[in-house]
Amino acid sequence: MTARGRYAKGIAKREEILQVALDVVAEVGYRKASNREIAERVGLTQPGLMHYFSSREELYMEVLRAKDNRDLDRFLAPDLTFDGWLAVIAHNVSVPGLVRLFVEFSAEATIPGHPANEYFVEHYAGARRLLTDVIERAQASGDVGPTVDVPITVDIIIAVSDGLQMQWLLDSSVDMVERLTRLWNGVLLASHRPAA
Amino acid sequence: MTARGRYAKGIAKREEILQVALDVVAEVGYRKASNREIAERVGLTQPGLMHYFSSREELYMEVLRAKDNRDLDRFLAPDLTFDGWLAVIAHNVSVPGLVRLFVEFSAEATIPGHPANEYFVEHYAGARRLLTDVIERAQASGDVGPTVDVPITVDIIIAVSDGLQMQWLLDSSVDMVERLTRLWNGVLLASHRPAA
DNA sequence: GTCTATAAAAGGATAGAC
DNA sequence: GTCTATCCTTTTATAGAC
Repeated sequence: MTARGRYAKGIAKREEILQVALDVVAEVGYRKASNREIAERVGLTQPGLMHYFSSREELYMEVLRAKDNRDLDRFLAPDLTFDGWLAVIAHNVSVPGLVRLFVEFSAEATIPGHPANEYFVEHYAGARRLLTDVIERAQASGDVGPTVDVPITVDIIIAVSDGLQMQWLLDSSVDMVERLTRLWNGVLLASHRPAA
Repeated sequence: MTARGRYAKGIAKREEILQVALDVVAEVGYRKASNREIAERVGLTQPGLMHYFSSREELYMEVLRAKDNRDLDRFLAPDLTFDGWLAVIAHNVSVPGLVRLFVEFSAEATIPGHPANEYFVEHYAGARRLLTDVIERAQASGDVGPTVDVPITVDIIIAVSDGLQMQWLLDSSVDMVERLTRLWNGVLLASHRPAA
């Protein structure tokens, strides 16, 4: 069926665009990444690219949504523990374009009214829910004590994860997984040694 | 003396520009802040503005350098403890434009070759030195135990501080100082209860 | 120190043909 | 689904007058 053929081709092209957009971001950064450059690399003109995405921001949100889903499926759903979270961070080291995109795009999108503002608000809400589950399960199993303040701990873990990405982008020798592991060990430690 | 008058006027105008640039960033974000908008608000044309700063990035680096120096003088130099660091964070809540500028500008500047890349590398190096001093002094006074890994702890505190700014920009109800205090309490706790 | 004028480039988006 | 053509906007930066 040509209909199916066309459809499949469209899907494939879409995927190709998302991948190439990421390559460009890795090379020149999100701010300097232009639709024209991406279009040319996938053998399209800039208006040809716009056929797939209604706006620049829509394109990059799509890239990040795809990452969210992949990470959820590969690392988080099968193992709802802190190790799953660490696995995402460990994997991020192999996809610098995604890290760069997230850091730059999320920063600019903090301004109210930005096209991607809602996406990031929801992304963080999802991350909070996920880590809340992780800690509550760790409490249920006894690894983490009942005195640990879950929402606060969740915010701290997310903040460290984000902040380390910044440090890692500036200096790739920063070991994000190691530092996050230390933080988690601190949480575990506090659990078994109630404050005076 | 007209020479002194002119000079003083130039200095004052410079200061005014830095302040107005900050206002614009607070309103529309760093990415959307344009030299033209800033120029008009201070009663200059855009080329008139360029007389003071050789480039967009230079202007914003100047804004951040001024903040660095002010924070150092007001909060950090007089009290080289973690409370000084907390005082900076507490103060940041009253200058959202500066927080937004830092988060957006630093994110885009992580790309090698960016005009502000070196500035941020040095900024982070300075922050590390400062917090290293803070912790080592706390160790000397006995507040923090000798088993705490200083460089790692420093990186974690910086990461949390950065990450919380991100969360706070998206939702101003996030209490950065409270969460940082909890983190610090965890460090203190670990100090007095050696791992098994 | 500030302006006018202008460059020069790049950006995203749209209309309409094929 | 993709292109051509084009628009309109915006941006930073420079040259040279006053």
